[in-house]
Amino acid sequence: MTSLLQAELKQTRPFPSAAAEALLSILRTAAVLDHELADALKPFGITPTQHNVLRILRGAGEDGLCGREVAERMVASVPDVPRMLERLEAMKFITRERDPGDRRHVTARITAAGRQLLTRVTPEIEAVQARRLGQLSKRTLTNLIEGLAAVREAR
Amino acid sequence: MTSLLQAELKQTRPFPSAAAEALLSILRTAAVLDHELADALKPFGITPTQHNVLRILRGAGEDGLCGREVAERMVASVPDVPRMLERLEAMKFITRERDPGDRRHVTARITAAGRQLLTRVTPEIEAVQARRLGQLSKRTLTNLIEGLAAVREAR
DNA sequence: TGACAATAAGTGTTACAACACCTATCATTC
DNA sequence: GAATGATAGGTGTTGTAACACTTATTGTCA
Repeated sequence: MTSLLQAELKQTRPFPSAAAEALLSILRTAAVLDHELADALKPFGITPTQHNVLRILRGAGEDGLCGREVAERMVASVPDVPRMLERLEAMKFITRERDPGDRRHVTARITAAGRQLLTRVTPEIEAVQARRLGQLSKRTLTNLIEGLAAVREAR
Repeated sequence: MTSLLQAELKQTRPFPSAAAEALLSILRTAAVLDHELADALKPFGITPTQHNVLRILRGAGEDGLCGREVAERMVASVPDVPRMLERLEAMKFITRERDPGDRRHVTARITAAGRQLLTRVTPEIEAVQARRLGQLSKRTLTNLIEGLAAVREAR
């Protein structure tokens, strides 16, 4: 039997193991999804990474978060938080303020414009989500979530 | 019940749907794996993308492949194949030759040095694979592979 | 309290990703 | 067989990722 992924990548040889196929499946699927999300966000002038930051800051509310806390909550690690926040500030989607209590910290907060952007963007993201994952059964989704969690936990 | 991913990303609110959680799970897991693979490859001076190209060209053998064919086989799409191949050629891991039959095509082939690099790199990649996926049951791996294939096929 | 470690942010630099546009070569058709 | 369109590469430019290094501020403890 020939796997779907094998045909997709036009591989001539079968995968040496299920683990190898699962590894590539995860990377390939994420690449497809990330690309679609980027396309959906492009009309709004932001990247998936920036969208992720805005959602994190919306979740934090009025208290905001410092750069390190934002980094901890990101889906994919960002090795240059200051400049990433700087760009979002330039776009007026967040504000940055030095924390008077601990002047090492810079607290970032989402602005009204940022919240508004998220409101407009959300349906587009949900459309991608519905198209790609909407037809999967509850059972399949649970299996995916648990399997992927096991991969992330493994050490 | 609080999901693992929710705790991982320090989210205060639960996911609105299983589909939303699965989507983020895929992206998050791929980011973790990609980061580990990049770390494993760093001592050898290549990126996961470059490693992917070398494996593709090794699979193609002496016939080699043209740029478009390489792009079709990549796990993640690369929007700048010429310069990517140019870099690998500069590192002496591949050769490029204009096809005499159709002078539009440039055939890329892996070199002995490229094959040698793959041989040295493979154990490191397999170590990541074994660590992250080695403990999963056959059943879990199959579920993952099938679930992810369903996501990629959905339209 | 004064030195030193730890933490958070910022900066400088390099390489790569992404996009749009341009060039060369070949197939097709009238 | 000249014009047209399609296909494969290449180039120019901009922005961002990645990494190492520096600065500023705070905590700790001899």
